[in-house]
This record gives sequence, C-alpha cells and structure tokens, in this order.
Amino acid sequence: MQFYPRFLSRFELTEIVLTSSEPLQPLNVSLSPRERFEEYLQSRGLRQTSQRRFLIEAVFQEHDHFDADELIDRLPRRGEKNYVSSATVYRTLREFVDAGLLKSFQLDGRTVYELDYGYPQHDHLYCTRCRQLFEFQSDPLVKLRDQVAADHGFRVTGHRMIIQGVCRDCGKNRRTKRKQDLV
Amino acid sequence: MQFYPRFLSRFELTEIVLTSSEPLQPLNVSLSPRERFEEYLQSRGLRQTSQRRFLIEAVFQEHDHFDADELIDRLPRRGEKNYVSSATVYRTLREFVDAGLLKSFQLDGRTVYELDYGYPQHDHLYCTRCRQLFEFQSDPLVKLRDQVAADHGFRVTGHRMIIQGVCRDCGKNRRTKRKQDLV
DNA sequence: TTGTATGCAAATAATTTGCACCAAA
DNA sequence: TTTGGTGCAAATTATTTGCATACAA
Repeated sequence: MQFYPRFLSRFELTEIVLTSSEPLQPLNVSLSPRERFEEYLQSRGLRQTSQRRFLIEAVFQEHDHFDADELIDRLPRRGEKNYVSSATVYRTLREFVDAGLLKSFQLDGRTVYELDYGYPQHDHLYCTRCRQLFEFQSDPLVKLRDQVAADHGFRVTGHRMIIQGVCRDCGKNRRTKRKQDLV
Repeated sequence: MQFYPRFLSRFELTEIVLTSSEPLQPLNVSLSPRERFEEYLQSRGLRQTSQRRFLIEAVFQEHDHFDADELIDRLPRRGEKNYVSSATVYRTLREFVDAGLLKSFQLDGRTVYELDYGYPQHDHLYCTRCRQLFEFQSDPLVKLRDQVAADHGFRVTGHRMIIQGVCRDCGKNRRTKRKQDLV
C-alpha cells in the first residue's frame, strides 16, 4: 500500500562533525539580567515597577527549568509582602522572553521557561519516566540545522530539539513508575 | 558577571555526515491503517465501532498536519449522519497515537497531529510568518541524536526537532504580516 | 498629570471526565 | 450478558482579558 507524498525532501550535505567534551561555560555578559531588563524597558518606554524588579530576582535566583505555576508557588502569597498577582506573573514572563532573558517552550502541554540570557545555546534530553530535563550542547546540530534551512530557503531564527527517552537512573530502577512513556 | 553552571555538557563525536537529496519515499506497509488499527484493538481486547472506523477513514484521507479542532470542523455536525462527538474524537486521536498511526506534538500551544504509520521519520521547519509546517528528513540528525543520548546514558525513544524561521515565500513578501515572529 | 501597570475576577480555549445509556463480542 | 464505548454537559487547566485603581515618569 502506498500513500500520497507530502512536502518531504532530503538535503545534501557532507561535512566533518566535531564536538568537544569540555564542560559548557556560562557566557560572560556585561550586564546583569536586571540591568539588561531595565535597558529593555527604557528602550521601549515601559516602566520599572517593584513587581518587575522582584520577579527578575526571583527568576534568576533559580537556575533550573520552571513553569508559571511552579514559579507562582514559590512566590509570596496574596496578602504577604511582595505578593504579585498571577496575571502579572504571566504578563511579566512574556516580557522576559521578549527581552531575551528567558526562553520558553512547550512540554507535555505546559509552557516551560528557562534562563537564556547569560547561558549558551543548548538543547534537551527529556526523561519520560521521571520527567526531568537534561541539557546538552552540540555545534554539529546547529550546523545541520543551518544546512537544512538553507536547503529549503528558510531564514533561521531558532530551533527546538528535544530527545525523548529514559535516563540512566530510570533505566536502572525498573521499578520506577512506567505509565505510558508519554510524548 | 557569571552564572552558576547547570547540567550542561558537550559530547564527543567525530563522524562523516552524509545525506542525499532523493525525494523521500512513502514506506511500503503490508497493512492499511485501518487493518493495523483493528489489529491493535484486537490485541488489547478493545472494540471496533462505527465511530472508530469512520474516524480512521477521515484522518487518513487527508495527508497534512491537523489539530483536533480542524478535524472536528470537517466532520459531520451533530444531527448529521456519521456524527462523532468531540469527546470521542479526542479519545480516538489518543488511541491512534497509542496505536502508532499518528504522531502528535505541541505547536503554539495546540496539539498537532500528523500521519505516522506509512510515513518515514522526519522533522519540521516552521514558518513563524505564515505558520506553515514543512518537512525534512535527515539521517545525520538521527545519528547525532543517538550519539548525544548514548553520551548521557539515555535510552532513546524518539525526538522532536523543529526549526523556526521564515520560509522562502514569506521572505520575499515582506508585506506579509510580521507580528512578533513568535516562538 | 498622564498613560502604564497591576490586581481581581470573569472569560477563554482546549481538553478531560462523570455518568447514564448504547452496543460490540 | 457483560464490559467497553459514546454523547452530553459539566469540570479542568492554563492563560488571557476587561476594567477600575495605583503609581512611575
């Protein structure tokens, strides 16, 4: 049996792929996230507010992936000092992304954020057992991407690569909940 | 200024990357999607119903990406012949994915489905202007993936790669709505 | 002063779920 | 018959939005 072809194509490329195993270094950036954000706000005629200042500290204090809900959970509650409404949290997270401080992507339906400013480009391994995200960096991947894009007349603005599987630990502990290895 | 390192690492790999530009061929599969699904149902003691039979036809009649909403739109309405409730559509789409007939992934917040059974593995280029998805195939990408995974002790079950950018046509027509080149 | 920004609550949007009824095997 | 399947409507979840008020510039 046979299906109609869609817009599929291969691309041509021959190159030597090289990567190194040095630990990935944080980038040196001249401005702190906060300074960078202030610059962003100024350039657009937006305002500095206590909420924005507080949120940028809160976000850059942690160094892991998070979603809006997790962030809100570790912020002061309504009534407490420095409380920020969730509406504002959502609005501000988007601004952080616009400002280039954070990156966001979709995983299992929710929006996941991670620090971008001050961190090198990287991609993810996702363990479908424990749902943990691991990071890796690969220059060849980026080259491959550019090659594919060029091949299709695309001007690249970015990419998102997630490798799904079972991480080392979960591979050992077969006893770990299996569920359905969701995509 | 300097940030704490996270779980970042590079990996070691040296290889020759080769790809070809032959148009990608549909796979030859011995069973039709419908037969394949019937097999799946039987193996799990599930039932064949008119809704399931109808949906599999509807889904495999088209050969493009779609989301639940688009699918429901082109199905018979309530009251008409062969009407299927949206709840059942959602439930059945998930079964199709379980059965390996469809693949699903998240894009701009919604769940996008595409035919899997009978089609070769591939990845996507996404135009952030016209929001169209294009497909490409790259063996080196898969090798790279396996290498990275092995490097991290991962047992791979799959991956998702989306290259974002502006497609050829939208690159020409600067007049096309620009908005914010959303991720 | 003047127009953003924020908090609150209501509105969305996309799915999922509870439940009574229907229908394969 | 028995147990899974379906339709309907209500419930969820994650966000977004309208609007009156607060506040930075």
